[in-house]
Amino acid sequence: MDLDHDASISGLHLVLGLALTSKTHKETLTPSSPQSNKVVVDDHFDLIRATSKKPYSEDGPSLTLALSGENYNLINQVTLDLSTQTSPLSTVSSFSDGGVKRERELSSEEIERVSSRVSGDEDEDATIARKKLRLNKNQSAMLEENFKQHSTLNPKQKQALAKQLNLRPRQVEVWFQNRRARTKLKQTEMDCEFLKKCCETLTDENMRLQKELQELKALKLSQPLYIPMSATTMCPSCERLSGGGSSGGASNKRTPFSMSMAAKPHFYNPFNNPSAAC
DNA sequence: ACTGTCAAGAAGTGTT
DNA sequence: AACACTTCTTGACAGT
Repeated sequence: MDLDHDASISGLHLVLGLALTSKTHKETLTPSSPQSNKVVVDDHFDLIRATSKKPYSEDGPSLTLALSGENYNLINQVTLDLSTQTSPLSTVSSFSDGGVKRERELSSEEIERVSSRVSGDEDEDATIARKKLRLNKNQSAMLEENFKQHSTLNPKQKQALAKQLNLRPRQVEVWFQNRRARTKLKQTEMDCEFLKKCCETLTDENMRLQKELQELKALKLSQPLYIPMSATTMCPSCERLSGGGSSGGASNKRTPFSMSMAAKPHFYNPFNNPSAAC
């Protein structure tokens, strides 16, 4: 279902297309009439907001234009001259925020998306790209400061902060959500690095112990210990009898338990030993 | 100047 | 409501 809105508000000629069910994002633009080939949108964000999905349009199709940009800190004027399709990037939007000037250009795709709403033709069920607001330095700094104090906000704090920063409470909420996620991600990355180092240390330790074992085996072959043939010892770990009748070869299973206990290994646990690599 | 790539971050959606 | 996951926008940068 497509809706076309023609509006004329105190001299401003607004021609707004609202496609509710268009399927494709990229739609070719064909101005419906020569009289309506110019679109002047005040507060472009509100336009996008009004045409996008939840949470901005809970009650179905609605289109509200706030000429003063009441809910946003940005007052935008986007002029789309639909008769000059040769220069899609020529659209300029100017932002003002208490002296902090910001600029951005609309991509050709964005223009097409908006324009497709204007033309009102083509497919249905398209979801208009959300317009992403870039927080200015002041807002970011303020949010960061608040995050340091408490990483979560109660509704009152959220409202107050939103009002203070001229943002919607939802934006503040999302910012804190993303900020918490980034903190967690950073922590996870640090943990990962830590575990990597531990793994490396353990690998090295393992190699060292293997080498040591080989050396001890070689030593044992050259200088066999005297073990009385009558003595049988139960190995606590492999539960094998050693010493009784078996000749001491190079096999691990035949290694006399007394020997392995004689060469007392020193186990290294990187989790308990912060002095090494970790 | 243009284009492709990438990281950061804003926002949407579904789950707990 | 918070979170995890995802999508999408944006700006910076490198290569041409």
